[in-house]
Amino acid sequence: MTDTPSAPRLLRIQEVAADTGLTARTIRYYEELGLLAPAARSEGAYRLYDTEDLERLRFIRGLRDDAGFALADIRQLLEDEDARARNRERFRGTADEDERRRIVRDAIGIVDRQVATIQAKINRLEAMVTEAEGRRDHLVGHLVDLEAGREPDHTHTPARAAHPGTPR
Amino acid sequence: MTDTPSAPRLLRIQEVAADTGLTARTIRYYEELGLLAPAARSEGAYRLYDTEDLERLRFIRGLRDDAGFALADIRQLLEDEDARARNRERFRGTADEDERRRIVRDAIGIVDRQVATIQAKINRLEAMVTEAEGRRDHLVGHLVDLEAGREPDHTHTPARAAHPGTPR
DNA sequence: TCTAACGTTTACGTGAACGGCAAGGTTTGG
DNA sequence: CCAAACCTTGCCGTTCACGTAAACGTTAGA
Repeated sequence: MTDTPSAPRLLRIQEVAADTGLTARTIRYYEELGLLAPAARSEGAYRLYDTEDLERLRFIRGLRDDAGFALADIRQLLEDEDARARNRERFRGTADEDERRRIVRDAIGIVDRQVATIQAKINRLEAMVTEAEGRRDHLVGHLVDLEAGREPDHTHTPARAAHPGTPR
Repeated sequence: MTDTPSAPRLLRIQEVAADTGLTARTIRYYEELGLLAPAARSEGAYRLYDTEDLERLRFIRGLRDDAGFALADIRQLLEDEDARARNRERFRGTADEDERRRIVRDAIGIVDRQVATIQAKINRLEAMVTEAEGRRDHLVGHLVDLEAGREPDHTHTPARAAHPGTPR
């Protein structure tokens, strides 16, 4: 029995880059901004990442690409990396049940705030869709006028036809 | 009755800026990128905007701020400004009913594609929410373990609670 | 042990999206 | 007709989010 309890297999920066679709430079840059720190460093100062880091990087990428958040916003969303590291260590470092519960509850709160932020963005986008559909209706109204052979009624079509309910 | 059929009241760039929440510099920059062109120019080359331009600028701002699209993407979304100008002129310039119908139909197609693009972004964001809720469930699972006084089952919680639908 | 492949820090370069200023022309009220 | 306020076209500066190259140390395998 010479093996450690579990060998989490730490990855070096290029492997992480390949796995996440980011570049090594980008990952280092994110560290510089305080978005994440590698789980460990090798003897010779190589950055070493665990699977939790991988998840985090993928999450960051989603926030950047899909949600279009600025890195500064993402930093806010992820809360301070120091706090995360502290929590990790606190969790590993205590056997106190109450303390552990508190830490996990905090983590849940953070996730909830993340969801709320993304949800807010979804709401704004849905408002845009609604608006665009309004412009669509406007155009459809014009088309109906043309089909009827009437004059386009240049003075603003005032909320024309019924709206078949929210499509999609 | 000395008034022209309708006096659309054209605005100069600063008024437009105030109305849209953009700066004059930004509006000129957008024109430089081909996102929009003023409806007209004054005798002395002042840019003059109509209400359609206002709507367009507000839409651009929404795409930029709310959706987080890059201006290059927005340009794609709005189709080429030249095409828009051509259509405008074609519409004003023809009395042919068929032609007008075709133009309006094209415009509707463009709006539909805009909606589809935004909807795609909404879908990606909802996937992120689903994912975040997964992480939440994971944490809640830990919490339940702690509440039960058991060991956290360090070897990866294997898909704990019910999971509605296919993520990803 | 040696070296090819990979990593480190440091630093300058780049494209996107504007900000800001200069030098001059335009509009409009008095 | 004249000045204040607004506009024009350059053009250089700045921030963000990295790219890229230099000079050097580390790791793993033959």
